[in-house]
Amino acid sequence: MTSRQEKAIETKERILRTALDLFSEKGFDGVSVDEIVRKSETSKGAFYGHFTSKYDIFLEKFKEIDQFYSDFQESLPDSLSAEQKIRKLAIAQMEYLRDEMGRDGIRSLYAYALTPSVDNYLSDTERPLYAILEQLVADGQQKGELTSSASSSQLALLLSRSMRGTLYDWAIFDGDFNLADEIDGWLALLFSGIRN
Amino acid sequence: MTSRQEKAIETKERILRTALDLFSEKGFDGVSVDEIVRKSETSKGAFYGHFTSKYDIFLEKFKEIDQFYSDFQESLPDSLSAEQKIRKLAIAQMEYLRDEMGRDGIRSLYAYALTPSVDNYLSDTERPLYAILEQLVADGQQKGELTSSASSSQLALLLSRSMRGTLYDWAIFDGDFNLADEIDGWLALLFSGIRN
DNA sequence: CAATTCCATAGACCGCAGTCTATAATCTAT
DNA sequence: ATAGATTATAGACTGCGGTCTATGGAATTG
Repeated sequence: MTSRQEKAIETKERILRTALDLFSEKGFDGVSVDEIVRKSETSKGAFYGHFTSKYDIFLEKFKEIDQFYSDFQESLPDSLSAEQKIRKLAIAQMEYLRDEMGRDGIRSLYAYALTPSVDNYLSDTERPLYAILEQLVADGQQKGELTSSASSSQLALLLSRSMRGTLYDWAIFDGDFNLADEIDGWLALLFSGIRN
Repeated sequence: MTSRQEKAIETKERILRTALDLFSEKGFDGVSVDEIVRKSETSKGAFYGHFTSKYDIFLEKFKEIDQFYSDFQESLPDSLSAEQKIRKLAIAQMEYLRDEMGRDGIRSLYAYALTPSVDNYLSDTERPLYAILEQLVADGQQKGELTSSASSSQLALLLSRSMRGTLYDWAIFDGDFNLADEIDGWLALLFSGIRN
């Protein structure tokens, strides 16, 4: 590690810290890259040398949620049914996102994911969330609790899409919208079906 | 109607036509407002005098889909069950959007809907789509075909969110993704439930 | 230690969506 | 018919995310 490399890392970290501070203070859209480099006493050159975009820096924080998923999954008692586990996970996820990211954060992330030709985080099926959901589903199918009319990966995708759909709606609907209640009501219907 | 008003309307229509032509030629993101005003021989002033944003002009086209929904609903034979009607509507919608708007169009619309403080089309529960879905659901509940554990408006929201979720995923997933198959598979599971 | 290469950074610059101001053409009132 | 009000439009301007180029100091080489 040469002194130049050390300095570069320090620069990168200063930019990251400054940016995240500003984001949580003024929201993602309320902060410009110019402001970040001014406050961190660096430059556009430094910024784009270390990060590929303003959103990229935002993702850094977002990836913390993967740790949350893993921790949460491990905390689930074995005694619960697959359905209970899935519903608890979904509710915990919603509460986490609401509290840690806020509506603005979700809005920004979901808008960014729509940028063409971007390796986006949401559609990455390698995310821990997918693996966890698929595991829970597979266990449930194994025990005969869940339908086998679709594969575990299909059902995991269905569940993750349910979560995305709910979060997307949360972002676009202005009125009252309780994320946790919403996903719980959704899953209740999804598990039992809406046919009579 | 004074001659000034007539000219203004003509300007508005020239801008609209030029913009939609360019959008369908190069995609929404591939066209700048400067290009639209250059090609329509108008100006930024004229553009923003008639439309509130570049996206606004895009919505004009999008609202055609509401006519499609109404026409489609009327074409549904009474003999079908509520479930069959809903599934047919969903499939027709997906095919329409795929063919008429394309992935880029959906992507742009869904990104725009995430813009803060914008009266957005997607979250407008006055849209014909909601009314149609709610009617279909209410009929189904009346006839005992659908669950009554949720209100018709809740179920209509559930269905519309299912469609949004599927379209959103279509926009963010690059790989093969057959919209019509996807929504059909989704609804099959949603109707019967995923619990065993 | 001197010469050369390398590369992190500074900041000018670009194209974009959207705003602001000035103006000329038209409309209204007398 | 003329003076004054109105308004659709032209286009300069702003702030944004992101790119490009130049440079100075550190790393490497002999």
